[in-house]
Amino acid sequence: MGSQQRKEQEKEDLRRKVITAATELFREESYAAVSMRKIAKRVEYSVGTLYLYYKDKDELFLAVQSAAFEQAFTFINALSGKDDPLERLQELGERYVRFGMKNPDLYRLMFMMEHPMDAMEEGDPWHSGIALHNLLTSLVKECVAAGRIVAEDPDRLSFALWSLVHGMVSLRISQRLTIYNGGHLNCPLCGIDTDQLVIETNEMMISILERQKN
Amino acid sequence: MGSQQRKEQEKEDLRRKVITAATELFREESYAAVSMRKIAKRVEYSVGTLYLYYKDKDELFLAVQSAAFEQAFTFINALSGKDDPLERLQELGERYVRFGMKNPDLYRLMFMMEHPMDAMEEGDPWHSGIALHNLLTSLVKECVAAGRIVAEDPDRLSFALWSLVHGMVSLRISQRLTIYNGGHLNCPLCGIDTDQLVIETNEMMISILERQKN
DNA sequence: CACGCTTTCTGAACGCTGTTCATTTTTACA
DNA sequence: TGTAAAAATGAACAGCGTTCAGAAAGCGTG
Repeated sequence: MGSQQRKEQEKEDLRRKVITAATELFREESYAAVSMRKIAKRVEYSVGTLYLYYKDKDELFLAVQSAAFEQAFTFINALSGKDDPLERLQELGERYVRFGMKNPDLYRLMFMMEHPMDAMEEGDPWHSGIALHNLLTSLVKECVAAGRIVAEDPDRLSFALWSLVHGMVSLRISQRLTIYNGGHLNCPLCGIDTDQLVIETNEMMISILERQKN
Repeated sequence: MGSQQRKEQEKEDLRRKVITAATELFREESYAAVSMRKIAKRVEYSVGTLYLYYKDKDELFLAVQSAAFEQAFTFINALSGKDDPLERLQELGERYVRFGMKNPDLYRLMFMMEHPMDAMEEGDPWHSGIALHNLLTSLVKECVAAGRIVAEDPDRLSFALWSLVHGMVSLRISQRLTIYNGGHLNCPLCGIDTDQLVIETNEMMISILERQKN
């Protein structure tokens, strides 16, 4: 019957509105500042209603995470059509770190907060995250196939590269790279713009892989 | 006068007791579960008293962070006296990731939470953290000097290695490596013990550096 | 010892959080 | 139009970080 259908549609609408509102709040304010009450106020429902659509905050945040992964995938996947797979690999890393540093609080939600993970039972929310991972591994394997790099274990190398870019982004986001700007340290990197450091270090690691011959 | 001295001593005692209690709580419960009230209860003072010794929670957590850095430095610095600096570099990475994975909530506090960083004005709390960083860079430079690796920019390489191990630990701690165990992915790494993956990937990266010739 | 002054400590109170649930409002169909 | 079902509400609860008026303790002096 039609009314049934319409109700389903309305339910889906609200779910989408909630995710959109939460995502906006993540961008406007910090992760810590996003509360159930603020989300409810923005979608103009009472806070109790949110609990009719999501079991708890973790489940809601997991849905936001899922949407964030889609955005990240769209942004990162927009690679130029360069012939050289190694150049595309470098580009992939660069787009990854750029996304993270432009959307620090979404990145926190995706990769750094522990709580939303408890709510995940089936891999669905990570669908686009998995797609990102596959993008990386297949690109690494393409580089190996093309003879641009050597890798005994391309899957482990992919994990290492993910860890590298994630490590740089998360240290940057968590303000830990301020040690390079506070006068505590005495090294050539001091005073450098940390965003630039992250991007350059990605390039450096690619060229290390390139120069590796067995 | 002596009483003045004794009072200073008592103040210092309480400060130490607070840090110890908070550190214990971090080990026993999760980061999120450590509250000012719980710390106060454990040191048998009222919650208001804590605010006579620390401006706010951030400042208290910064002191805990500082103590955690000392512990980390002591643990990680206990390297075997192997002759080969590259072996010691691999060992350094391994001890780093082991410390992080054994003390996940302290590690969160040290490297992943953003708030305590706001309270830091002078680099003092990061003293042992800086020492760790120096340990890494000097070891990398020793490897270069010994001809075990080549590195155009040892400081950037040090940053990359830090990012790599931090990236692996933080992904592990935040449960993001469960994608390798949930059947979402289809790759040779699936089903692997993630702690082992982290340690082996550290070894792999060292051997990549070793094999790199220009 | 007693007094007053200073330092230390307390815990109720405030506004926030996530979450629940009895109550009310809205919807849908006979 | 009436009524049963579905949806939405918001006060209430416990816990959070933080504050602050008042209680308690410490201490030098008369």
